[in-house]
Amino acid sequence: MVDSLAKNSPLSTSREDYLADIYRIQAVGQSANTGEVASHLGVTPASTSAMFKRLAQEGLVNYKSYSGVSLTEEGERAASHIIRRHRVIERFLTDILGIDWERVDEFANRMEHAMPDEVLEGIERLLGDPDTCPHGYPIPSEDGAIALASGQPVESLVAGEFGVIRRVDESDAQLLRHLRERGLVPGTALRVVDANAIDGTRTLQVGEATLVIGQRIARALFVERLAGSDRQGA
Amino acid sequence: MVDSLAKNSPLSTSREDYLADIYRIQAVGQSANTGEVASHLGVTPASTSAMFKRLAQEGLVNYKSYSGVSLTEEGERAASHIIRRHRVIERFLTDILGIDWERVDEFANRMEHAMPDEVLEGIERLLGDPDTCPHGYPIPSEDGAIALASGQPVESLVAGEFGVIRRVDESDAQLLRHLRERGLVPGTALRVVDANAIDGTRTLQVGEATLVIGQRIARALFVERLAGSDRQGA
DNA sequence: TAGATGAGTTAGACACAGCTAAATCCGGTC
DNA sequence: GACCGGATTTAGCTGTGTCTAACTCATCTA
Repeated sequence: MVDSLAKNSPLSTSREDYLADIYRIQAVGQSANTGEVASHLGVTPASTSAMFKRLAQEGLVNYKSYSGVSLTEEGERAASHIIRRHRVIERFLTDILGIDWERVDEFANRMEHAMPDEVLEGIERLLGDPDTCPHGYPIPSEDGAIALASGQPVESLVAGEFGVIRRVDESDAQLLRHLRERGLVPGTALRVVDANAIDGTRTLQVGEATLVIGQRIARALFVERLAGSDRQGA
Repeated sequence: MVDSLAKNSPLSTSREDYLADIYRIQAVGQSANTGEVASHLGVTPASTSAMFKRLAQEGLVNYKSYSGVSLTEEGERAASHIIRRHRVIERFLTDILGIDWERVDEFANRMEHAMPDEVLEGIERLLGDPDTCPHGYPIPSEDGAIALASGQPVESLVAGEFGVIRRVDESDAQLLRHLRERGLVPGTALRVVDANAIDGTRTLQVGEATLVIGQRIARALFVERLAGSDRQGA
């Protein structure tokens, strides 16, 4: 409220980082508390607490001591703008420059704060207004509207079911590399050949190949389930 | 010297701005003194003086009180890297995104600090390793080598001479816009039809069009003089 | 219900990079 | 050789965002 008059002044890089992280946490239904945000951003809880207070004072988050924060309408607008920049940049880096998808998050984190709107618009035009980032997460539109993150974890499929990968967990570069090397990327169709109830491994048919994945990956791959289930092998 | 061990840590945004400005000043043979740098960067002389001291302490410039600075070898390496980023980004913005050339300097100033090397390389590949920025200034190679800024001012041509624009002064967006709107961009051929000794105006033949320019523009357009002079009109 | 525990906050400090105001230096003039 | 004016430097301060260390709160357990 204090400087609602100075609303047009750009947010600091730090503020943008905090808001984007709070947005992402909220998007998966978690509570944006001090420790969570601090560990994502690689700062101490003390710093996070201080920033929460600043953001609250500026009307960007609702903050009650010891209870975490939630984005205000204004905060959400700002955050979705940053997420949008981030995801469009990721697309640009993979689709136009051919950079591996496990590296683009880091690069986008550096570039997203310095990208003028006009440049972002140019890049979007170049890309043909993409709907998602390379990992399958939806890109908010300019007015902040955003599609639901699509898909359900492969973990929830039973043997015989078909699915198409729509999204993968993007929080770990190692994991992303692993998935890419195995062709487990959005758009890929797969069939769950077998789900081992004992150790949680699953056997997938992906094109010609058969692969066995553990629980970690089964939770990181989000698929759209396809109608035709096929139980003849069970 | 102090932290020559920490050489790999990235330079701060501010340091990059100062180094790049010193580089540009040196490139035109001027002396990089406090006032000059301060006015280019929009900071006070006091701030500049403080930064000169820091840069000197880090071995990036030679600094003697009251005598301005010059880049050390290490400082020049860092500066040319930034200039390179700046000019490649400008090319990208004009050639790929179609942004007007009078706006790209400002955008590149914001983006140049946040551009990872891998991304820059990707962009260069996309552009086909351009030699110059959109305004005609040479892009340093990765090892810091840089071509001479080409061309001589139209002011130095006499009536009847032919030239091809190779470079234009890029320091003023208004001027750049003006030049663009008249087609006075690198690659354009022109002939000096007349040079008025009294008021310094010149009449140019550019394609089908004839235009009259004043001294300001005659000094901002750098051309490569072409052999065949044509005095039949004089 | 009273601790214990761990998460969250406050207090106090630091680095960075800017500012203003005051002092100082340098080069040119008389 | 003294002096003047403008450029430069110094001194001291501010705001941002971080840190560590110490304290406080909320909650879970006994």
